[in-house]
Amino acid sequence: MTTTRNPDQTRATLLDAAFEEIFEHGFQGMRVDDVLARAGLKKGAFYHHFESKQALGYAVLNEIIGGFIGKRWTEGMVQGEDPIQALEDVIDKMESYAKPGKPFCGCPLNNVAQEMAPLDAGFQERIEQLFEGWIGVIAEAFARGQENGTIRKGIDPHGVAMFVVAAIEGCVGLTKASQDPGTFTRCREQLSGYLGTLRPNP
Amino acid sequence: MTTTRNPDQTRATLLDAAFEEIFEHGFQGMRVDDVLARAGLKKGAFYHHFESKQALGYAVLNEIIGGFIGKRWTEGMVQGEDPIQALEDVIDKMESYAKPGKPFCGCPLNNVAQEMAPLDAGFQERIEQLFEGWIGVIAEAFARGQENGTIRKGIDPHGVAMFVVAAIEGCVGLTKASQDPGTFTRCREQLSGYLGTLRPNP
DNA sequence: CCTCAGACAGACCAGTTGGTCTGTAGTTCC
DNA sequence: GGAACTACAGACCAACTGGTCTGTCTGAGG
Repeated sequence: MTTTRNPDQTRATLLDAAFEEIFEHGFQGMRVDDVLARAGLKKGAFYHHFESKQALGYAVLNEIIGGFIGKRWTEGMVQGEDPIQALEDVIDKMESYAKPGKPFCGCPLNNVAQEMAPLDAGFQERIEQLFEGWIGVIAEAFARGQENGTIRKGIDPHGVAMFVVAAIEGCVGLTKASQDPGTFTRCREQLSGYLGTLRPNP
Repeated sequence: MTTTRNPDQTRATLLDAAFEEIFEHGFQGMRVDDVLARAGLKKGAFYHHFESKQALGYAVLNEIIGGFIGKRWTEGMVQGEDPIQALEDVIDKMESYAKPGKPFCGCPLNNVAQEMAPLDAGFQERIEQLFEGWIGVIAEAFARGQENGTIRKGIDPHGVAMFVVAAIEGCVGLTKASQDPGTFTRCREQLSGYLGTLRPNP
């Protein structure tokens, strides 16, 4: 057989290529032609699967980025009894986001958020949902921690979860700004210190 | 006698217009024509004062953004004896960054940082310096606080200052993502809680 | 006054970009 | 096995974008 057709695979290839281009250059900086070149496809394929560049952006946000966040954080935060340990474990994995030899591009979700949230209501809506979901699973873990005694009773789980997400994104963002992995290590040390203050008083 | 010429003023007008456009659309999203329209000037003026779009971006970063950070934070952090109170005061002023009726665009420095740091070494270099300066004045304030008893001895001033900047940018970033000023209020509450942990143990 | 360099206006250009359109080869269904 | 539909290839286009260039007016210095 010649090259067997596989529309689902083609669409997935386009999404993956688009994700990488958006991750590196931002949504506005992403060029349709570059996505096509990376995917090894042509305009025909692109506009067969996606209505527009904007539609592709939405799809990347929903399917790739949303899927990743959902998988890593939703699964990660239900591990074990101790929410702080679960957080630390998931954050551990973030250290490997940097691709050797390439500039550190930060967090895909936050990148799109900071670029597009004020510019495009469609992006903003989905971004907000993704953050809320992310914060939600952490908040729930904190609430469970308050039950099993790993987290101090006095804190507001959702408020603290929001701040934790903000702090994580801040640390990643500073690392991206400095382009130095050491920045993340140093920031993360302080973040761990803060997380320690969430434990019950001895 | 007619419209008196004033090259310095013209340049400043261009910088201000460019700052606004970059603030709203990002550097890549900023269009030279839009800057000109906002400034009420033409191509001739632009390329007389600036070599390129990139050169304008550098100038905005150095002069407008760097100038603002330097003024607000360097001056703010030497006020009074208590660094935490000084921080709270400067953060208070940030609540007014939102322009009524317009989408909330976050922090100009962080916007450019997240967009351009991995893409352009010239931007990255200056961004890093601005962050380091910002972190520096906070770290120095913490160190003074350790002397005068307002800050706990055990902390690493520079490490904590870095985390504080990260946390602030994280809170602003989440607010931008949600496009809801209430997000900043809630995040900021937790940030204040964290800052409280930096005080000496009673 | 009279240069002459500086400070712009504004027409113009070449390359880029998102998007369209026609053609054609697989696929499926009967 | 032949419609009919799907999944692309790839040429093409109009709009946009950063940047250039020439001309003109201003104002400072001689």
